[in-house]
Amino acid sequence: MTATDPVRLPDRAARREALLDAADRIVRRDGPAASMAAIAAEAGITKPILYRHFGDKSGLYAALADRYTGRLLEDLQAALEAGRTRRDRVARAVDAYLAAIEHEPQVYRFLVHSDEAAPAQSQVRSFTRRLSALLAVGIAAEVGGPPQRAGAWGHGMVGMVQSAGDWWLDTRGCTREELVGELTDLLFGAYGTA
Amino acid sequence: MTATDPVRLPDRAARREALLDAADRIVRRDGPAASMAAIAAEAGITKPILYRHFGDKSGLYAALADRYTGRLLEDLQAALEAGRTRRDRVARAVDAYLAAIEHEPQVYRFLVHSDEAAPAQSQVRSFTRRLSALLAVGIAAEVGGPPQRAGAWGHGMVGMVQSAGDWWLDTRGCTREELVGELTDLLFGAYGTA
DNA sequence: GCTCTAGGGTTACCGGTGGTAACACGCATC
DNA sequence: GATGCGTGTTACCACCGGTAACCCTAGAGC
Repeated sequence: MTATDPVRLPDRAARREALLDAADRIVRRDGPAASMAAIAAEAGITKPILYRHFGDKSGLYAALADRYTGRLLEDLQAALEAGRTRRDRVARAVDAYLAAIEHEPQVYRFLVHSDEAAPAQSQVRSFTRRLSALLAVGIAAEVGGPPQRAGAWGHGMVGMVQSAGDWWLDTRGCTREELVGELTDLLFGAYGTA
Repeated sequence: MTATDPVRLPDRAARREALLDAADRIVRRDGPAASMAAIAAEAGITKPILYRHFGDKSGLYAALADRYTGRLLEDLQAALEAGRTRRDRVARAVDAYLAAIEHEPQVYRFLVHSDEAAPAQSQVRSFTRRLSALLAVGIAAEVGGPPQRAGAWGHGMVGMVQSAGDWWLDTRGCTREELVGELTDLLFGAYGTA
């Protein structure tokens, strides 16, 4: 048993990655409506082994979300470090987010618009929540203020960009650069002084 | 046939209202996961007559949403008309929204977080979209600017309040007044000058 | 009085979903 | 060679949205 672990465990991990690859393909094709049976079929196997690997649909979704969020969070992190001014950093981060949803809209819809209402307030927090919480920490370190300020602003900013991005994906009423400009303006008080 | 119309049509309308009452009760109890069978059972009838009245699940949802949004939109309208300054109007509107979701969280989750992904971009636009579009018209009339500005700002503002409200409902990390203050500050450029 | 139609209502079903139990093969170990 | 153990399968369950077919009562017309 213990002797086979070094051989079997990598196989299991590779298998898991292959299953996630299949799930990736199906999510890109079907969006958040991807079904377990379709993913299993794409992977060339049947449902029960999917469930053995991920336990639950939300388990598979969480594992897949970890893949995606990793990349996007790296981009956002890079954007936040690249800018010279605070405004520039915000604009770059907004643009990174919009670029991601523009290039992979199905993946984005999966991340943001998946039901995930199964476990009421479980540890499988949605991508939006995690991103918002992360941003809240950054805001707290940046501008200080009472703790509820960072929370409200973090979640508010993420919701703002996400909602506007949603609308933009549907209507394509302007270029990405224009939307980035408008949202950055809004975040920096243009509405109050318009 | 024609003679019975004046008698039967009001009955039909009353029936419809009674069905919506039942749907209302179930949505308050089960949230967005309310099933057609449960609603039919609550109304004391069976599924097919629900379908005869509303055609579709999204039809029932749309009819029910019209009820709720009517009240909320009235409150928002009143808030936008009551304030003296622009900032006061925004604060009142944000507070009206948060008050609504605070008092009827299940109804709110139904309105905002229902799947409604069935018809891709059908006429049954979600409550969020309608509210955002309405706000965009108001912003366009208020501050002018290019058309994409009103769209981006309207959808962005709604998403901001909605997302922050979501977070607030879950964590209750601060009072409603505090959240209104933080969000209003954010919308009026406090982040840029903090 | 009888018939006959039009609704409202029901049962019973369809396809599809997430999820699982029970069984069958292969392969390393004692 | 028997014994597990992991891998995979088939076949099923309960539930969902949605629908077809029937049923049964009330009223119109003769």
